Amino acid sequence: MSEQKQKVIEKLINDPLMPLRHSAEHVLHMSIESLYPGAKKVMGPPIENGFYGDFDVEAKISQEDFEKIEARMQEIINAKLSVILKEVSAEDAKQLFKDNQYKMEFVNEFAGQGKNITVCEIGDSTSKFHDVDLCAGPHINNTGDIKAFKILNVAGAYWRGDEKNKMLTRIYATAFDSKENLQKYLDLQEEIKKRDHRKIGKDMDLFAFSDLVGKGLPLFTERGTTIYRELSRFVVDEEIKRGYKHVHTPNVAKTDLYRKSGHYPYYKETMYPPMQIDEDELILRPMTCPHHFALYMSKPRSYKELPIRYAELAQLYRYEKSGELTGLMRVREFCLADSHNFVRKEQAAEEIGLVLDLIESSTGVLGFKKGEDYRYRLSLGDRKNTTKFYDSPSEWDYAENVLRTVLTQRNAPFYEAEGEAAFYGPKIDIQLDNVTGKEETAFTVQYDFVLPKRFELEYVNEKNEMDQPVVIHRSSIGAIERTMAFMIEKYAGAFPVWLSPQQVAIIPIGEKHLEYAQKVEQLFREKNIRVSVDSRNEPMNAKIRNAQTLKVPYMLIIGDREVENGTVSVRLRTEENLGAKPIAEVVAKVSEMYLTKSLYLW
RNA sequence: GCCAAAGUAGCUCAAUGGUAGAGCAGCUGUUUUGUAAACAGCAGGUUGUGGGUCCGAUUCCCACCUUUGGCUCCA
Repeated sequence: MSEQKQKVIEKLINDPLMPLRHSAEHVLHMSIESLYPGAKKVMGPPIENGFYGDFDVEAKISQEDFEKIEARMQEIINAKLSVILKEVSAEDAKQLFKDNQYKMEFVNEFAGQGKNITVCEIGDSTSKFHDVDLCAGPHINNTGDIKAFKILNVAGAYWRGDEKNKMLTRIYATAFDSKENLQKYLDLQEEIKKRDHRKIGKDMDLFAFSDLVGKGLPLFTERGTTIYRELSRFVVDEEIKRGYKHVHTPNVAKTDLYRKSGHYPYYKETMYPPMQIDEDELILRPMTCPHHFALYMSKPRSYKELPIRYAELAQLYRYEKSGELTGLMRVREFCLADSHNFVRKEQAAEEIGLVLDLIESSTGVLGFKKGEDYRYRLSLGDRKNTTKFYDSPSEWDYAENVLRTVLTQRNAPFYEAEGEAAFYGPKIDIQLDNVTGKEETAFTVQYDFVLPKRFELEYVNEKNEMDQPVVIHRSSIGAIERTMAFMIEKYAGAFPVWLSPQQVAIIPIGEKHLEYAQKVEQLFREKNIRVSVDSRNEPMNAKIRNAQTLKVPYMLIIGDREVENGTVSVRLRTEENLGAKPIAEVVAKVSEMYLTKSLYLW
């Protein structure tokens, strides 16, 4: 079992509401079985913030049915049925669940492993509702203790999580020890929805989608493009400072390139289909690696040149399944801050350390904290799965050990995930939580010992012999689109000054202050600060409200007093009123906050 | 792709088997404003698209498209 899964389980075990939710899940399936004859309960664990139940049921269950399902659950709760956990023999279990192939599968599995089989009994044969189910507990003692619950949604889920298996009906719900706590949870969910980058993206006019253009293909407005540009500039400058060579390679290439790299058979399904141009078959590139290899191979290389770090803001095209697209988080065309670092094998560990330095420093600038906002995941191969992973156990052992050692020596907390590696080598993934608490891979560092072989990458070593480099594939701030999504949700649209689409709003109180306002605007423009004068015929309060809604960090109010004294009155989006200040001081302050990428306003 | 749902003006939402209404945004006037919404008028929609049922469909039915929540996937 992976450390991550263990952590999730620990968290659940320590959750005092877990037994309550577990019992509520049994009440849910009792309700389904009594309302839908022939329905078979499959399984259903408590999860963070609630629980779900999987059912094999003929009828379509939809939101309209929630009311009657909840009503039946309430009946079972009101009946105040006892919940008793007991051990049974494998034979008894087989007899109990003989009509349910799913439970039988579990029973046979447990029996085969020599595990004890426990069941829980809710109610008894004399009560109106009675159920015995395969279950390891824990439970509350009486269904009457379920004080508040709510069905949240219904979804499909494959039996045993396999696409090839039958799709079951999964019902998500939650339960609490009081109505107040349930309501608190539901209110919190509403709050979270307000931070959703898709909602903020629309409200703040950052990006849009168009049916005419196609799904998963975001269109960035001027305001959104500003954030995009600042992030791009930042990463390019930061990388060049650290010895990266920024290059540019084409967005299309011959399919043969990906056949050579070995990507093609693995990822054919998620590439755009090929197009025929004259004699050549081309595809939109789904990754940059082979392009950078081709550049590396364009001339002979010496050991003196290494490490060579080819970086690119690379436009990539991946045919993600339609159901997987989500705002800017998962798109079909995106820009990856990509790099391939060609190093001697003995330089690999140091190079990975440098990459992690870059990542930690960049994420710090963005305002993400290690351990809090993101975690390291060491993604390992699987020696047994030679179809997915390149077959060379000793090289896997070596590479995985390099990554593990680097993390350990840095005292960087990490967890290991088996089978999450790339086909060509293990990787360190930087895992970020999105607004709903779901973990996503934001950035990644990969150790590649396979593709150099495929491309016969070489360099001349100090003994004048040919040697093969190792390639570190890495992304510093990931895909710009995804990073933007994370930033939007982290700051709920109130971006740090350097990323704010509009940094300064100048608000003249009346028409007669307009000329002065424009002079002030000019002073900010000279410092490349994104500023605009709200010259609309609106009352001051309306202008403030407008700037406040757009989360403009600085609002500068100009009336008679300011014109007279050569000042501006500074209001921050935090609603702090700093009063009148000399123009030069404000320009200098905003400029400083911008250039230092400060996370503060003043 | 699969399961479930949603789609009405730029945005947030209302209404109806007899071809739709409000607030905000927009435009035009009036007003010239001191730290989160001045007033008035105007304009704005083949109710996602295409079929079907009906005297009549935005409303009922079907298909498709897009979006949302899951599943699977994520180089």
